[in-house]
Amino acid sequence: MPELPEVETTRRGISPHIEGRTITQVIIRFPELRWPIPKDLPRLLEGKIINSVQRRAKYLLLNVEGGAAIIHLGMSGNLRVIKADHPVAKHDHVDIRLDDGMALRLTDPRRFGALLWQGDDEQHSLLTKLGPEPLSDNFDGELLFRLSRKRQVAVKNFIMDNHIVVGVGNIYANEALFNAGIRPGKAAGKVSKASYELLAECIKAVLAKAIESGGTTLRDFLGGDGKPGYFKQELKVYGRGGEPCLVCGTTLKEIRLGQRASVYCSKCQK
DNA sequence: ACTGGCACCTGGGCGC
DNA sequence: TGCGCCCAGGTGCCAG
Repeated sequence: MPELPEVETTRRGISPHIEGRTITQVIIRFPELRWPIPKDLPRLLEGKIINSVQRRAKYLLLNVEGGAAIIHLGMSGNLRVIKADHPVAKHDHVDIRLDDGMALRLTDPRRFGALLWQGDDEQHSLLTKLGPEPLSDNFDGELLFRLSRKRQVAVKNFIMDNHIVVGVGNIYANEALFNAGIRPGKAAGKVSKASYELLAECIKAVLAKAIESGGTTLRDFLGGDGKPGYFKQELKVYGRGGEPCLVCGTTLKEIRLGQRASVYCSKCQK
């Protein structure tokens, strides 16, 4: 599913088609996502204009008068703008119909995603404890260094922790650590300041490049325009365990950290 | 406070 | 062809 670049690609794909449009009807076919979709969501959205589509971490916010619909795509979700009468397939859980005959359709086979609501005067608890955006100036190597002191957790798990920095998922954590020359299993507290400064730059660079490429399509990711992402061909280590390192030829190692596949080159990463 | 592990769920790919 | 098993882009929550 989507990591930050795929969510941002989705946001860019759908926003030109839905911003400024009025929501005419919200159809909820299956409300049991990771959390139940609030029963009053249709009432809160219908008749409202979508003023803007924002992204915070991997959450998309559809801003309307009075609040915002919060959408998370989980591991397998996607959002597409389609004609309102487009045939409904399995796992097409929600349609947000618009006043031009189109609809924003939420599809999510594994149902790890979410559709929630927050009013103008509140912030949903899911959004309150998030770290900085990785592509903002609030995120840098100094922050990683400071927050990691005395931490024993593997540096890969550390940078995937939303309390530290948001939006770094398994693909890009592997890639950024390779580019920075840091082994994923190294204790976060033992990584030097200089290495963290390089790592922060590598995280920013790989995410920005992936956004430029329209995200990474492994199996089923499609952007809001229905096109796959092209970053997969740029991946240097993710999914390549047992294959040769593209830099030095050493066979890439694959281990599990926090139950997630972690691939690295024992020669290029220390 | 920190850590590791489990949970949620479907589907694809593999070996037998 | 079918079955069982393992794996997958996330992340909140729990016990120790």
